[in-house]
Amino acid sequence: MAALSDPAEQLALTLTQGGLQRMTARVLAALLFTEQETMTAGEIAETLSISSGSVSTAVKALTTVGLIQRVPAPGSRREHFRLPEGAWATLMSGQNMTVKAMREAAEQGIATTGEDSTAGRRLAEMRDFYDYLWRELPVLIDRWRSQKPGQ
Amino acid sequence: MAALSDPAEQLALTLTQGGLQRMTARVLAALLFTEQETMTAGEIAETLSISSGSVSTAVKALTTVGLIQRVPAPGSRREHFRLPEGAWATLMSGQNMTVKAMREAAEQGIATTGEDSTAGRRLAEMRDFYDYLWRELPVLIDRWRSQKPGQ
DNA sequence: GCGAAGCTTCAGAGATCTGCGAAGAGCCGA
DNA sequence: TCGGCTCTTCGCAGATCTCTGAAGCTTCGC
Repeated sequence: MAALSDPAEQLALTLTQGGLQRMTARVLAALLFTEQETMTAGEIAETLSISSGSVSTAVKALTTVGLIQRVPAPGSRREHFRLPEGAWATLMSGQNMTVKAMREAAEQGIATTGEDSTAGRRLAEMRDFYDYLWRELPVLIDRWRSQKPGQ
Repeated sequence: MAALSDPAEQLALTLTQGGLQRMTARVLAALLFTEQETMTAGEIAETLSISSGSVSTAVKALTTVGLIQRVPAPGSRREHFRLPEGAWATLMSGQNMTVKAMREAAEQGIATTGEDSTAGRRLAEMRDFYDYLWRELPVLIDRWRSQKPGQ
């Protein structure tokens, strides 16, 4: 299989800045740019010139966050992978966990300082903001999901 | 100045998971949890038991993303810092740059593959999603900003 | 049941990053 | 103009992370 094109590596780099590990990002990019429906672990390893161990690790990470799916491979022992529909929305939902953590960290702080101190008011603003996001982001994503099929 | 409380360090840790460097996160946490209106670089260094060099670096990073402000210090030569109002909304706006980068990475890919290939369709979904976010996130943040004073 | 193909796990070498401390620059009052 | 107080920059040592290659495990066909 051919090496990855330049735009693919570029996209992998961007994904890295978005928080993904380097190899994880490259595997994702490979699956985005392939003209096949699915890829096997071996194909990914060859495309990116990386060890099968690295592929295994990356695939594991991507699977747990729902960015790729294992596809049952009839007639072959190898595992096939592909990006599921709506993978990006899934990724975004996952990042919502970070928002929740921020909200709770602020809450914790308030529990210590009290809400009527200087620090307490500062923390309250933080909590309110992330609380807002925590409520509104899922709405935003749902709206995307529901308007997509209608296009 | 007293060492940082446990919840503060906890919050710093959460911020780290959100993408900030360790020292940067700790400095931010210190400014969140202090009962003073502002802190000087020296106070921050002492509170966190870190070198003034580290403070300088962290402060620089936080300032460029708009998470803290330099405050003119009348009667003192030292620099004072504080969290501005709406810092969190600012931070979120900055993360929107990542969204834009994702959108553009996808666009680039499509330019290479063409929109009518298997990969092209996959990339188009990605582009559409991040395009949606790119349009909607600012709206979300503006809504927060405008409803805040009304509370 | 056996052999082979492929996946996973793990230890270690190499690369990368981080924070410190010291040296240097800027600024203010005297 | 000079002296001192801060802030900033930078090289380096220590710590951390990453990817590989090899060994072990599972699964499947024969």
